[in-house]
Order: sequence, then C-alpha cells, then structure tokens
Amino acid sequence: MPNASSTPDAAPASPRAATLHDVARSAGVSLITASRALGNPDLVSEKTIAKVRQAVEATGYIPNLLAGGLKSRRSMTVAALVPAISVAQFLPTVQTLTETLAAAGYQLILGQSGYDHAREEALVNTLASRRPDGIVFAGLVHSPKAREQLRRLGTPVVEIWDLSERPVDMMVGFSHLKVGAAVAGYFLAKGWQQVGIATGDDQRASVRREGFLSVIGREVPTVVVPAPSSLALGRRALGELLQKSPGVRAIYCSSDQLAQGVLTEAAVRGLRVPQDLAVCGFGDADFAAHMAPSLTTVQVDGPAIGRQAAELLLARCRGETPAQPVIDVGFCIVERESTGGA
Amino acid sequence: MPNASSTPDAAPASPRAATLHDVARSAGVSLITASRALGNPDLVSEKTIAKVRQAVEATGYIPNLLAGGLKSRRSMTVAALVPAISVAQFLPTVQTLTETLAAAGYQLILGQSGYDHAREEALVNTLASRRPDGIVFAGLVHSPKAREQLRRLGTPVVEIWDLSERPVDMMVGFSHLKVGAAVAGYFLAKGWQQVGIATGDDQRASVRREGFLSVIGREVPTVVVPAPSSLALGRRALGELLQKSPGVRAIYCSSDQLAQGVLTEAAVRGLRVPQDLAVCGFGDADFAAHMAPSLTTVQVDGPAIGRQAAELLLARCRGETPAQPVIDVGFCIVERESTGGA
DNA sequence: CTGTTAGCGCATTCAC
DNA sequence: GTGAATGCGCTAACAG
Repeated sequence: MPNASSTPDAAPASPRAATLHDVARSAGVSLITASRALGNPDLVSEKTIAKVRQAVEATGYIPNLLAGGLKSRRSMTVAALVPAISVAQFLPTVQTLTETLAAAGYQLILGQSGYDHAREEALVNTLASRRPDGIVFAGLVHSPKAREQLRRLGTPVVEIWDLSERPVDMMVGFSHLKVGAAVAGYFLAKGWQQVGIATGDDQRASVRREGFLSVIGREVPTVVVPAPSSLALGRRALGELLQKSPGVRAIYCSSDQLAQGVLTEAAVRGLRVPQDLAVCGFGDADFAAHMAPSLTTVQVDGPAIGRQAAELLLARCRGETPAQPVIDVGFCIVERESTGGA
Repeated sequence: MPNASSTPDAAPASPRAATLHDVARSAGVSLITASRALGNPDLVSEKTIAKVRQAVEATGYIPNLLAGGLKSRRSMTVAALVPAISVAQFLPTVQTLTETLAAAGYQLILGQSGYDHAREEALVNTLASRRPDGIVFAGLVHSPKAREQLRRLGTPVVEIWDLSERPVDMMVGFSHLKVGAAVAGYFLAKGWQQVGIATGDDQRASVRREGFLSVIGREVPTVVVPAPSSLALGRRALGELLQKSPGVRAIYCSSDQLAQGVLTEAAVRGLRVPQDLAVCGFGDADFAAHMAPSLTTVQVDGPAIGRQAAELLLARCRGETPAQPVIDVGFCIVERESTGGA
C-alpha cells in the first residue's frame, strides 16, 4: 500500500484558482487580448496566441464560464427535463442530445419532472435561474402558467416525444394517437378481434390507448399499471387481462418492458406466441429484436429526436430561425415473431 | 385548430428579464434588502419581506444564480460523469443523486466520459469551467494528470461504483475484485468446476473477472463482448462459449443484460437452467427477479451509492469534514432459480 | 491587431 | 433592521 487511503498524494491545493488576469500578466499582454486569444483567435496574431497558450499552461488556468456568461448572456448550457432519468425510453434521446450539444460546447443540466404537472411551474423557475440557452422538455408542457413563463423567458424551448397544435416554441416528436391507431389497424388486418391493452398510467400512453380504441371502435379490456413500467408489471398485467378476458387473442403494451413481462408470463402459462397470443410493444428497446420470440413493436427514432432537438436549439442560439419549428419524426411498426412476423 | 402551429398565443416576450434591481425599486427598498429578503429572510422584517415578495410577483423576477454564484463562489451545481447515459447500471444511482441534490437546491450537470481514459483530462477541464461545487465520477479517475487537476481545483470529488487505495478525495463503492471472488466461491461451493465467463470489455468488469480467476485458480473460458453489453451480445456470447467449452456448467456474466441473453439463448438451444447450465449475472436489474427462470445475480445498492455520494458532497459544501471519506457499500449474491435457488 | 473603459447581476464586506 | 460601496471574472463596446 503505497499510500494511506485517507491521505492523497502531494496536493499543493490552490490558494485561489488562476484567473484570466493572471494569464494576461504572465503572458505580458492585456486582459482582453488574453480573452480573445482563447475565445476569438482570429482577432489575435499567432505569436500572441502562442504566448497566451503558454501562460495558460504555466498558470493552470481554467476559464470561468459563469463569469463569461454573465457578460455575454450565453451560459453555454441547455436544460433538459425528463420525467425520470430511469425511464429507459428517453435514454437514447438524452444520450444523443448530450453528445450533439457537447460537440458544440454546450453542457446539459438535467432535471427530473416526475409525472406531476403541478410541479412544472416550480421546475421551470428552478431551471430558468440557471439561465440556460435552451430548454428541452420531454413531453408537452401542460401547466398554462409554466407555458406562459417559458414564453416570457425568451429562451428557445423544444418539446420532444410528442406533438400538439400548440407548441410553446419548437417541437420534435410524433403522434401518439396515430401510434395507437396504427397498432389497432395492424391487429384488425391480422383478423384479431379479441384484443386487450396493458398500459402504464402516463399521459402519452393514455393517448396511444385512445388512438387504439378509436380504430377498434369500442372499449377493450385494459389493465393499467403504475409508471415506470417493468417486466414484473407486465407479468402481472397478463394475469389480470386473462381474468378479465380469457379469450384475449392479441395484446398491445405501452412499452417493450411491459411486453417482455407479458411474453414471460405467457411462456410460464404455456401459451404459445403468436399462435395462442400475439403481443405488440412500444419503443423498440434494444432487447426487442433479440428475445425469443422476438417482439413486434412500434419503433421510434429516439436518437434522431435528440439530434434534431439539439440542432433546433443550436440554430436558434446562432440567431437563425428554423424553417420547420415542428418536426414529426414519425414511427413504424416492426413486425417480428410475437405477431407472426419473421 | 384554435391556433396555427407556428404562431404561439400571445407572447409579450421580455425585452430584458427583471433583475433584483427592478424588484428592489418596485418594492421601494434597497438592492441588498431585496437580496436578503429572498436569501436570508431572518435578517429582514416581516413587512419588508412581504413587500419584496409582492414585487417579485409583479416583476416576474427569476434569480440569476450565475451572477449570485460569481460573488458567493457557490454555483449550486454538481457535475456528474458517467461513461454513457444509456448504461442502465448507473441509472438508479444517478436518479437518487439528482433527487438528493435537488432537495438541497443543487442541480446536476451531466457529462459523458465514454470508456476512454485519455479523454478524462479534457472532460475535467470542461466541467471545471462551470465551477461546480462538487464532482461525481462514475468509476475511478485513472489519468494521473486528471487526478492532479482535480486536486488543484479544491472541489470536493466523489468517485463512485468502485474502491481503491488512492482516492482522489472521497469514495463510495465496493470491491469488484471481491465480487468476482464471491461468485467464483459460490460456483465452487455448488460443485461446478466447468465454469465460464461472459464479460463486457470495460475496466470494472475486467477486475471482477480477475477476482473470479483468483479463486478458481486457473484460466477459464471467457468471451469478451464490447460495451455496452446487451441481450443480443449475451446470446452471441453463449454461442461462442459453447464452442470453446461445450461442457460448460456455470457461467458468470458481467451484467444482467448479458445474463438475460445467455438465458434466452439457452432456452432456444433447449438447455435446461439450472439443470444443464447455471447462470449468474451482475447488478440485480429490475427484471432479474421476475424472469423465468429468475436470475441469480450480484446485488449492489445503486440508490444508496447515489444518496451517500450526495451526502458526502453536501457535507463538504457545508464546510464539514466527513469522518468516513471512503465508504464501502458492499454487495451480496441473490440466489434465484438460474442457479437452483428458490 | 491591441488596449481602455464599462459593466453583466448579485452578495459580501462594512457602515448606520 | 437597513443601506452604500465594492468587486466576483469575464467580455462587449468602442477606441487607438
């Protein structure tokens, strides 16, 4: 053991972090020249830049973006609000969002909104106090007061993973109503009349259910489970659905996690998929294509949503006005073994 | 359609956001009194507070934490670095971390480190430029230069999900070496000699493998798959493992996702679990307990890691010196059906 | 190409 | 209890 665990090796510890002032002095130039050498190199001679670079090394200078942002009014941050970080659904989107923004020098501030509309207002305030250059909202902003606040801020806002007639500002998503309708149409085309639904109790899942019902044309046996949905809840849901409707032939699940649970429970009960029971999920999670049987599901391009949301924001930050402030990324049904596909 | 999609309803749009100055004027008090009424109400009379509160409402004032932090040297942010947001492993930890910090008024800034040690340095710089009040690092900081930089910053740092003899500052984690050893011991106790490993190619998984080997006392057939691991990779891994070692009796997987794939592939091949093949995962993901057969796995208390990391940081921010800067949260093997458990 | 001057919005000294 | 001055670290205007 080369070192006691509580005593880190030599740590000179900064009495005070170096400022741009220190760099300028060390380089023998003025403060603003140092600033430009780092931020606007085009305006400074090669030689000066080299001197400043050296001074940065020597002093161990790390810029203070808080101070810079105060004057320039650009914090170089974007705030993102998701219902909960552990909702797997949004992960690829958040990942791509983070990467695309990072490539442009922007950092993500993460907030959890819960599924509680009442908290939206407080959250908007909390985030706004960081003066982000953009705000990404997973889902629609429902609270009228929050919507009003967001507009007053003048900060670019992108609502994602949904569409509506009244965006706060910009939008990248798809129609959940159409998703439900499409799945119902797909079931009917297969000739399955005895259909059922296993759904999480969140807003968007409910809209998908509505779309489903609108095509079926009547109520259908439904089991609602609390968010976040999971394999365990899917197993329970199938059990309850079979009680309500023993002859159910095809089930639409509001997430692939639920669908995975339904398939698991079906296997345990000796139901053959798709001969006895067909199942369709939502989200095309990474496991969907590789389960046995593989899972038919609604595929949404999560990374594309993240990338396009980032690009809309970045365009706005550059002062541009995007031609298309509302983008429908669409969706498609990927047919696999759980509904008799390849 | 009550409103064209590109024309949001009435938006007065702020010419400039209200500042504390505006609030003070509107309330008929001085700037500093307004500041205190909001931040240190104890120092101000009830009546004044009421006036200021009203002025805040009237002006729509939202504090600018960037400006406040510049002077007070507290940004009220914590930076968190994870290899990738989509690594399910860290999600419960990040979630709890976010919540615990939010409850104390701190916001999380999220960064992705990738699995690339070379990038650590650049990342530390990027983060440090936001002047966070604390930094959470998923995994150990390996690059010596990054370690040195972190120390110089003087910012509290917590390395999580691992333990070592030489923390940069504080630590909350467990021994991956011991995890591997424990699983190997468990397999041997069951009498399984023909063992194999399916592992992701990340640092911590490799250490667990080392621990496993140290107890087994010899090399064992191993399949390494690229991170991030998934069900699909688990299926492939079992195929390859069966080629290398047709008689393999028990497999240790570096994640539950991989294990799920191994179980799927085993079912497809008609292998009975646990009679023909036993499987142990790592992480106790939410699905592990509910699969059929249920998955034996190594359970780690992810939320506890997040909570304790947050508390260490918050204590430091209050100026306290935690008695225990290195916390071992331990782990345990949860025996389920995939190894013959209940 | 470089420098001087003035703040960004707030909180920390001090005074009263 | 309240207030006036001062500056956190940096950058946007203008000048030279």
